[in-house]
Amino acid sequence: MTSPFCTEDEISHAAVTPLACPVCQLMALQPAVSLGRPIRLQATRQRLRRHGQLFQAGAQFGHLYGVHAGQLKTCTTAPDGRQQVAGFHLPGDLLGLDGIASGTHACDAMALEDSLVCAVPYAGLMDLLAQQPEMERWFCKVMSAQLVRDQRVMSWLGGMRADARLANFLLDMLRRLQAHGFSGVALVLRMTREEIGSHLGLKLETVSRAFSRFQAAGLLAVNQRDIRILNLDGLRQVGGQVP
Amino acid sequence: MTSPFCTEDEISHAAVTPLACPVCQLMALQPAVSLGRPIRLQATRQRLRRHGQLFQAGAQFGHLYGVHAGQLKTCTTAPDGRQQVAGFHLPGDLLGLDGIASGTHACDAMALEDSLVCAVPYAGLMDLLAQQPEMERWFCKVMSAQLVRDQRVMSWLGGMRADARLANFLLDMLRRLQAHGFSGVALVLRMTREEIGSHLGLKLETVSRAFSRFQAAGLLAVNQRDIRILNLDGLRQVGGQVP
DNA sequence: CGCGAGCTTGATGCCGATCAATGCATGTGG
DNA sequence: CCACATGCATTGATCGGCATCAAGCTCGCG
Repeated sequence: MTSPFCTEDEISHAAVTPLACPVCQLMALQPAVSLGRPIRLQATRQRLRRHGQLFQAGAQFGHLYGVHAGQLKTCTTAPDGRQQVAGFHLPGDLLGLDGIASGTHACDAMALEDSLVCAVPYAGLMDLLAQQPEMERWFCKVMSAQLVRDQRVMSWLGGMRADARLANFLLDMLRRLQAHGFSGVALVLRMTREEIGSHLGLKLETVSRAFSRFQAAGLLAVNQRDIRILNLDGLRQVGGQVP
Repeated sequence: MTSPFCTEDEISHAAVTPLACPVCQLMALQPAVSLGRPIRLQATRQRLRRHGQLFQAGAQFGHLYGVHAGQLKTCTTAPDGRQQVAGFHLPGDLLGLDGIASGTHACDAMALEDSLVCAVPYAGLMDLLAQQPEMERWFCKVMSAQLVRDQRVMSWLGGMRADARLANFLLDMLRRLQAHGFSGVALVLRMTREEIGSHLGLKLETVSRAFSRFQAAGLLAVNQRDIRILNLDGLRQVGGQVP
């Protein structure tokens, strides 16, 4: 069931579900489907320490990365040097898709905590997709899902105030974590207030104040990076507030 | 050279370059590459009047659309009903990619002016891609390029003030139009101030004031929707301003 | 012509940025 | 073990940019 390339040792994590990594899923499915001339994906797993860099903007693109365990962030760098967190990536996410367009990575990827990723060569993946219509469809869906996710974030940035942005961010994280077997009422943020703020177009002080307001309103119990949801409907209501 | 499905009549447009529509490019390339068993794409062209709707959020996804002539916008609708312009689409752009993920369109698409689009069935396209590695790579690049574009817009919304957002928006439009043979120093906006504002996370009054400031600074000559660039470097400078 | 959609400009207020100080947890070396 | 440094979070005071409300203005069109 599990792939020989991605074992679950080395990194201890609260709940690493089997095949959380999309690369592993891909490779597990592969022998079952490829009946003609099987292509072996030369995937390798890679260990990352906290703050370790997976790839860098401008570097040559050659691999996609599946998050097996841990969490990462991707950061875009504007021409003037300002950095911004483009997204956070949980187990099961596929990283590096933005490098396909130009052949060089368009953002930096850095681990928020000790993490385990699976690297799959893009050329080999393309060859495999060409042979496997099922996987071709799967891959296009993954890219499309990323587009939809980005549109959601754009709607936060474009039309919501601080509290609503943070509420939606938390609800989004909850949903994604829950999809991988984590609790639906508690979460441990692996990123700083500053990183959250950078992602949401806010300053860290504003994020902190929003957390305090949520706690005062009885929506959350906040203890540093440990968050417990006390009033989910209330949080949803804040997330849907119009100016 | 040109495809039988997408002729250039019906819509008169300043400069419709041959094969501006990606669907047409696709179909023109097809016979040259597909030597084994050719798959014929059942593409159809579709005429859209100003404010005509191409597809609607929630509607079943089945086709991708290449913009042959004219301009369109896509709008996301938040759960609370607020609408936001997700993007503007020029000749040569491919629309509907966000529907692949879930099988239903994630946004509305509406024509800003009389337009001509080419609809290609997604299932047929997938079949074709499976046979044509070149086209598979091309399609993945198109999706990735859209991801990179969205990341750029996110960086505008998250980290820039009104003037910088508008400057970057104009520079982006110029670049895209120039890539299709239009002038690099003048452009005619097909969208209202309100639509620009919605896309940039600003109110229409703020967009209007920014235009006025640009004109006062000698960067632009603004006449309603006719924009002429007077100082490109100055505009770039505004686009890179830090708070 | 008169209507209306879209654009411009002004006055005012609020939200979030900014500057600044403090608190709190972790880690490190004496 | 303590003293100290460091990174991160919280809270307060103040300021500025953009939203908001409101009033004309322009232009296209029936």
